[in-house]
Amino acid sequence: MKEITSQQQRVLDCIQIYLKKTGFPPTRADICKELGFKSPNSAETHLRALEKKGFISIESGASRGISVNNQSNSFGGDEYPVIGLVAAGSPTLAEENIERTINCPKSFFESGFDYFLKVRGLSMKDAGIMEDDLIAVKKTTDVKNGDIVIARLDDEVTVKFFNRKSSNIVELEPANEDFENIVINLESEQLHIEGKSVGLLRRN
Amino acid sequence: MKEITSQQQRVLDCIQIYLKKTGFPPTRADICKELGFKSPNSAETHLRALEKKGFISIESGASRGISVNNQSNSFGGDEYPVIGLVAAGSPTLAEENIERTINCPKSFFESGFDYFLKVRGLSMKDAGIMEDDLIAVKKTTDVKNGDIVIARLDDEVTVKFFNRKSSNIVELEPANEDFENIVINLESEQLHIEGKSVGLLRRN
DNA sequence: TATTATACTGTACATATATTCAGTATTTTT
DNA sequence: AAAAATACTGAATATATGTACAGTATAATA
Repeated sequence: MKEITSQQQRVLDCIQIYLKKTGFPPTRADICKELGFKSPNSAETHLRALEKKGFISIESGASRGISVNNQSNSFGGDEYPVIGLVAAGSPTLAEENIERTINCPKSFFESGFDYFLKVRGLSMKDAGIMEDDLIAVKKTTDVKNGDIVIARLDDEVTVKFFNRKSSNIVELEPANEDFENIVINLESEQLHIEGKSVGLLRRN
Repeated sequence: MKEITSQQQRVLDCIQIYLKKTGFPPTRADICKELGFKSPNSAETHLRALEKKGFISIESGASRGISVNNQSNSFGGDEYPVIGLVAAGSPTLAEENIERTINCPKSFFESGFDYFLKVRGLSMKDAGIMEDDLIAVKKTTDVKNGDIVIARLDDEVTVKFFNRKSSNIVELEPANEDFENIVINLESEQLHIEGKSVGLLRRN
């Protein structure tokens, strides 16, 4: 795989974005439109260069006959944001909180999920949740006792076991004896359930 | 999503197989060729029916402008086998050992991997590896001290920390105080390194 | 210094392709 | 029993699209 030039990279990116958006590859004209070229031959020559260097394959004669040769294909699934568990503030999907995105199928975790939350601290270590692990979070307020929930108290976000003791007493239980239960009286304190954990991803 | 007929299913399958094989959708003529129709209108009417029922979208006027509307898309990545960690026997990729497969991109774990290993027992619990977790295993014998390795002693397969003490002494260390280190003298015992852990997947 | 690769515009054209229209026949739904 | 959906063949056509040809210009390589 030879070196790619910056313009060729733009064309390659354009193809991949187009593919993700529409489900099929662009025509020469589409590429021109996206990148501002005025002649279809501009796209053509870039495509031939990309083919020569092994980045794509072109089926001769076929319209939209472009296929991207990336083994490490990041397409076919969806991009899910990775959100850092900051000490204060809700794990919103605002751009400034998104560390990066991970591509994986929507159905990767059985019940579906909305984002990854990067874990800080070891308060859930006995549940096998370690620092820097990525928890797959499904946004929901429908949680049962024993669920691992992402909860917000004031502006503090934590990951804990959920345990409703009575109609207005909820306990958030860590999985680490060095930490203590958080008891919340719903009458006097506000508890926001951001979602619950439906899975975990760790990359060594 | 209305009910699909068997012929429509054949057409839908044809589109997906074609997409996986070539990287772009088929034309009406391609579908006819694959399924033995003699008129492009046969494909056309099936496509319109599939569109009406919500299985696909068709970009009007665009050649090959078909996109498949499956959320739980199993295409675009690769199928990786999930192998049960049986007490005896090597975790081979023989069919009888494959519990199921998981679709995810090749590059999902940074250095690439070869299969998932389903964990039995809690010998690595302090490393955040719990029962039924799926370890992403990269087949390699190139392991360093501190790596989590999949090792085989006789016919016993275990997951442990790797620690080479000297040129012919290797220790396999659990991450659970209830378990003890396994010390292996390479001169008298055989140790097979099947691979190492490059990640972990847990589904609640 | 000559050559090749890169990076375009602009025109032209054969053909690949979507799509419509005209039929036929069977099955399902109303 | 009528209407609609399914499941095709076959022909025709407008247009979407790949691709070749003719230029221009700059940067990298031999």
